[in-house]
Amino acid sequence: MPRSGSDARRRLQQAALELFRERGYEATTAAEIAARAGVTERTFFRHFKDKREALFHGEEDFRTALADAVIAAPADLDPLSALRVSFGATEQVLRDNRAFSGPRAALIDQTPALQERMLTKTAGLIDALAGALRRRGVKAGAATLAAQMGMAAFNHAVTMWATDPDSGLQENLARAFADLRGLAAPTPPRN
Amino acid sequence: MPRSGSDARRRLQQAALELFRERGYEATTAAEIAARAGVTERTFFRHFKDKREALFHGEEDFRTALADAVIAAPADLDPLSALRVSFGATEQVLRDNRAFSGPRAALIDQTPALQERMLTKTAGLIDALAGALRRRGVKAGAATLAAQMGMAAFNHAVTMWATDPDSGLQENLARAFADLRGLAAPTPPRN
DNA sequence: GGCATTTCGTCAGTCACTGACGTATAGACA
DNA sequence: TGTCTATACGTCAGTGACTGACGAAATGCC
Repeated sequence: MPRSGSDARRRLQQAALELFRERGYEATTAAEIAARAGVTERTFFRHFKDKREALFHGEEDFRTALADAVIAAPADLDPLSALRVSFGATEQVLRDNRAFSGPRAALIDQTPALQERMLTKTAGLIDALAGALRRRGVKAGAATLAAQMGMAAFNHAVTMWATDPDSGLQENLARAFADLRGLAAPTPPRN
Repeated sequence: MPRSGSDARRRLQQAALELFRERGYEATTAAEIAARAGVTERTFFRHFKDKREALFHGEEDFRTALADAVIAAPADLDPLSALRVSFGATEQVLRDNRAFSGPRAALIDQTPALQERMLTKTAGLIDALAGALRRRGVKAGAATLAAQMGMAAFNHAVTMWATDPDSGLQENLARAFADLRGLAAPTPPRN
């Protein structure tokens, strides 16, 4: 097979992150990103479906890896526990990407258009998790519900983790799922 | 105050929904919507921040109404129960809007760009619910977590409701929150 | 009947994104 | 080593979303 192509993509991603941070997302054009990466605007849109996607790439890998982990989790685990151990298995990946995902997260926080895209990526992840749970025999409705609950707990855990970077993901996941279970079984354990 | 203006907006919303259903979202231009509504493209963008917003308007009312209901809920209710009764109070509004929101939902289902916007609207709703819970004394982290859980249960309830339109929202909410509590307190009630 | 406020039309412009077509490069195969 | 082919890339032209500036028309108040 010819021409690598994938290193042009990497240059484009790098250039996009830099320019977005320097001038802001709205103020930088796709042509500028392409120029810094040494290619044409047309090439930019051949690699990324739209301007936002330059910052969201490789998330599919994370999604499928997570879904596979859920499918491979011990069969005797209840849905939320299966999700929890799968989230826990991603700690190393998350740690390795901190240098890239840190600045990226800060950028997304102050850019509505990027937040919107982030939400659809998260929704896709939830879908994949729900599908994986269904493969474990969980009924459709319960699978979607559990996937959403798990993602909420995961986000909660990552938020607490960011507050105290010296801690581990595992302990924050434990706390997050405990919080979730505490909320679900409050004043009267049974109605 | 001069010129009504708000009826032009209504005509634009109606025209947008019609054209999107006739030709699809991507295939209809903002100029076409404006033409059917008897105004100019420029006027369209004065009423709506972008093309998608023509279908998402009035959601802010729903959001503040829901947040107010959460704040006004009995003080002795735990967070999830407060959310549940607030959701239950919206049944009449949802029923009244069925004629409009039904076709709209079908349209959104087959239009990725509209799904994306829907997700940000839902995220805004979750934020508002979390804020309302904080006013009830719930700590920040638990409030966002509970709001996400509540929204997941609400979506679950509405899905079941759509499956069986003759049923009531209340019973589906009861079932949805029961499902949620069941998932959160599964095999071992305590870790 | 003036006057202020708000909506709307017109015009011109930027930028995200796409299709068509031609070119260059890297590997497969003779 | 010289074709052959698949793939990445450049160029060009075009559509459509969205915005700023300016002027005109409509509405309510005095």
